[in-house]
Amino acid sequence: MPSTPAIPTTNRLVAALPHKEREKLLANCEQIELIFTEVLYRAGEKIPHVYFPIEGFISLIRPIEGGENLEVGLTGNEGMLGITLILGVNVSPFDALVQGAGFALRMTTSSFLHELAQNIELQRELHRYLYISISQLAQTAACTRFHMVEARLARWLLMTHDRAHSDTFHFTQIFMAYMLGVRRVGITKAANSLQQQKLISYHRGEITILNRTGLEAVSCGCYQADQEIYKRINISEGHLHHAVQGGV
Amino acid sequence: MPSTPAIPTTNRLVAALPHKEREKLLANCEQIELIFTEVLYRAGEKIPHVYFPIEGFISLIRPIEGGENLEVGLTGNEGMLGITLILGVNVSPFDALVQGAGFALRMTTSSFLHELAQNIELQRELHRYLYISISQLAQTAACTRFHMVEARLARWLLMTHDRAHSDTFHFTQIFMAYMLGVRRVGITKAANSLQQQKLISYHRGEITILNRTGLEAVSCGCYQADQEIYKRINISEGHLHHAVQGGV
DNA sequence: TTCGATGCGTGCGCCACCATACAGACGGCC
DNA sequence: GGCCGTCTGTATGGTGGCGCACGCATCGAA
Repeated sequence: MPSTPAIPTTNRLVAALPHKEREKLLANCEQIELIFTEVLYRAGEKIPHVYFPIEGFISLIRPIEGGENLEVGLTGNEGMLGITLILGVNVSPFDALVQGAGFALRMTTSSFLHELAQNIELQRELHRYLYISISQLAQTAACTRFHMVEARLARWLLMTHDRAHSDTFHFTQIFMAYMLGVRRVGITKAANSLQQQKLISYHRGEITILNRTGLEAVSCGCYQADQEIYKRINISEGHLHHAVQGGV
Repeated sequence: MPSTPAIPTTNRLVAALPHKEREKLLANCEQIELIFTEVLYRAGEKIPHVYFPIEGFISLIRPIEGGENLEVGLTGNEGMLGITLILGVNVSPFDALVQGAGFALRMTTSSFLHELAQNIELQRELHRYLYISISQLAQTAACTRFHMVEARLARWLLMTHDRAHSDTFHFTQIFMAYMLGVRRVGITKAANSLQQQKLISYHRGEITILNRTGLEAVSCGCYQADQEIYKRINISEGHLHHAVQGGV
């Protein structure tokens, strides 16, 4: 039942660029390692680099008054960290925390902005990606409000699975509790339930996805909704093909 | 104690444009009425017009599986409805519901996009506004997860007050319950508490803000956090002044 | 004035989750 | 093997909010 996704060798946003644009972008990137638990951004502080993850993934976390934190997004090789820079504001709205080790392409903010201004294809890609991020953020907000811990955990595992490119990954319960904004005990119960349903197995932080389809069934439907956002904006009439940016 | 904000005569995004750009924009707008409870967008459907509210305000609502809905944003004369169009995707991620009657400048999507492509100043304004919207969306997500109904209600009343430009407005408890994603009874209790603290008064839907400062004190701090987002990106180093859009 | 519609308050049982605490299980390390 | 730190399971009491139901007050229309 478990599928073993291929380990990615590149970032999908970068890969989708036409050859020439891609080469120009890559010329300004360096490949760096993403180290588990590393903090790349702090909310309210400047963004020194942007990242295009190749392997590994990064949590976007919103800290609020009272010391509480909530994960509001997840960036893997389908996306880019620092996307809000395309809006011309060099302040991160989130903490960014490496949650799955790997590596990424990294670029300084200034060379990213310079490249962006010249590269219409890149603008178009990143606009779409930001749109998807916004939509998923709203979805997550509502899901977090209304759905049970078990369903939310299932969704989170699926999203993580998509970005981990492996059926096994390492998270302690206390870490997942932090991400979902619940107590550890809540995770214990939910994870236990998922294990008894043979959807996952875990042991001292080593989590294995046993049955993706089953997980999708117990997840709240917000996972499927996320998927549909992708599909929806790929229909030709949804995505406006004329350049809306760029001063003609 | 109650302050009576001046009734606005214009939209602030539009007003902030240089004279020439503003005139060009206005030439493509028509002024229309915003009717209470009118639905301007449906999530997942195309955006026919954009709106620059002058008076009145609009809720952005995310519907999710199971028939539940959550307000994730609020647009008044400080903003624009349809902002995600600047990302080149003509699909609304939210329902948009008129919550305070008034009027707005309206523009068709196509003439908006045409205008946007030619108007660098407008791009810059709207980028900043989208950045703020994203940041507030994340704030709302975390606030909704962690804070009590009374604090959230106080915050919501403050945000509404900012956009209503009046100390009195009309909302039934059941309506506010819908917005905050709680039962009506939860609003009854919270509103009662606020009334006993002499922060608001209400009677059959007529709500009056009696003590703004007091409301800010019982609100969760997320309101202040929202305000600081505005301040933060207005510092010169936070906002990148070179055009990051537009092919040089 | 009567009546229905609307808005508001309360009561009760229930449940998911919180806060805290403790104990067992496992693994790495010396 | 023995120790300790980490990870996981459980237990207990408490609470905020849910679901439902009922009753009352107010308002406007007939």
